[in-house]
Amino acid sequence: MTTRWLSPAEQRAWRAYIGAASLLEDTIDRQLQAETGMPHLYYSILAMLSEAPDRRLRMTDLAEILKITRSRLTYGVTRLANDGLVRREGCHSDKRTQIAVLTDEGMAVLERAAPGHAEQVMTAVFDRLTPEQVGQLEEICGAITRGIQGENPGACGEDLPWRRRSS
Amino acid sequence: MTTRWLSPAEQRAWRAYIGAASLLEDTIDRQLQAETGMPHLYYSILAMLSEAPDRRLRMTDLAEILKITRSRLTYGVTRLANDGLVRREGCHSDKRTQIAVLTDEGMAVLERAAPGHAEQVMTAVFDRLTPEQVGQLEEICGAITRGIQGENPGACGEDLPWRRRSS
DNA sequence: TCCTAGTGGTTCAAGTTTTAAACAATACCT
DNA sequence: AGGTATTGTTTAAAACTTGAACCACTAGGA
Repeated sequence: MTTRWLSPAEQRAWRAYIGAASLLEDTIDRQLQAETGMPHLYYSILAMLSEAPDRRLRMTDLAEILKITRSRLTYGVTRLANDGLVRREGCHSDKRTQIAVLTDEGMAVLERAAPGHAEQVMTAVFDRLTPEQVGQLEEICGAITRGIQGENPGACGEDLPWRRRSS
Repeated sequence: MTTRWLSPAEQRAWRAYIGAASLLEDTIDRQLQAETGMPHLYYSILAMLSEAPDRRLRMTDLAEILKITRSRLTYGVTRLANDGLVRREGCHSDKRTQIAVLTDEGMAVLERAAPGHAEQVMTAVFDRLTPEQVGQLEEICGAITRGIQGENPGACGEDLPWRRRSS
């Protein structure tokens, strides 16, 4: 197959995307860092836990949801555990598994940070988009996710894969 | 002002975006790392230089384009210079400034990597999008960029800020 | 039962990157 | 001249990531 290049329109879209994504990640990260002392990834760990039933999740599942290696997750959870925002628990049915549980303090931190985070997302993103564009964005990002993951579910958010191998 | 929360639709869009962005960054980074031995940021440095007039750019301008600190850029350029992909040059008119110049080897590396990168972007993103969506994506990302930068130009790509303080 | 393969998680060492603060060398302005 | 702002680099510390090695346990036969 000869090289497939981006069309001019695609080129423009890609550049716009790269610029926006980099700026956005930077902005969000900075704000979260200032407000909670932790980077976006760690905030996401807390957020995912907060939405899981009983605020708990297997390490492996959590890693899969966040699309990061288990090693990386262990590192992050260790830090969060040191800060008292997360607690580890064993599992009766399978003694290998560890379960990360969001502590009350972790939940408190999350709730304290949420308004600022939401405000940030609003001003950075949604204040500038029409309702149609919001829909389009979801659609487009969904397509990209499916494209990369090759049709397998369990992305970050939405149809969360609770009830997978859990007992 | 009471807290402004995301509407359900915005919530969905935001989640979809976060997931896609993280996956995409990961994919691109991994592919570039495998193919060129350098992360996306460094590839971007080369790419920006390659499009600049005479393939050269002031450190400060480059940093601004890429939205990174000068310190971070210095680090990156040093690495690229050690690999022979970039060369530093002084400036006659202002002896403080350093100019990063893309070497022929750097250009060669870039050109060698470009096809694989393009292919990756195509399969990961554009193969899944309709022409309308491509336009929408550009539009949306442009709006986000403007939202964050508060109407100031000079984003990453497109209307590049050559001719700023140079000379 | 015992053996083997596979899973779940952590640890370890190494390397990379990031940050922030401090510097040195100019340039600019009055 | 003298004070101030810019440019870029350096520095040391910290944070993060990776990959391989590793332990403990589970599962699935023979």
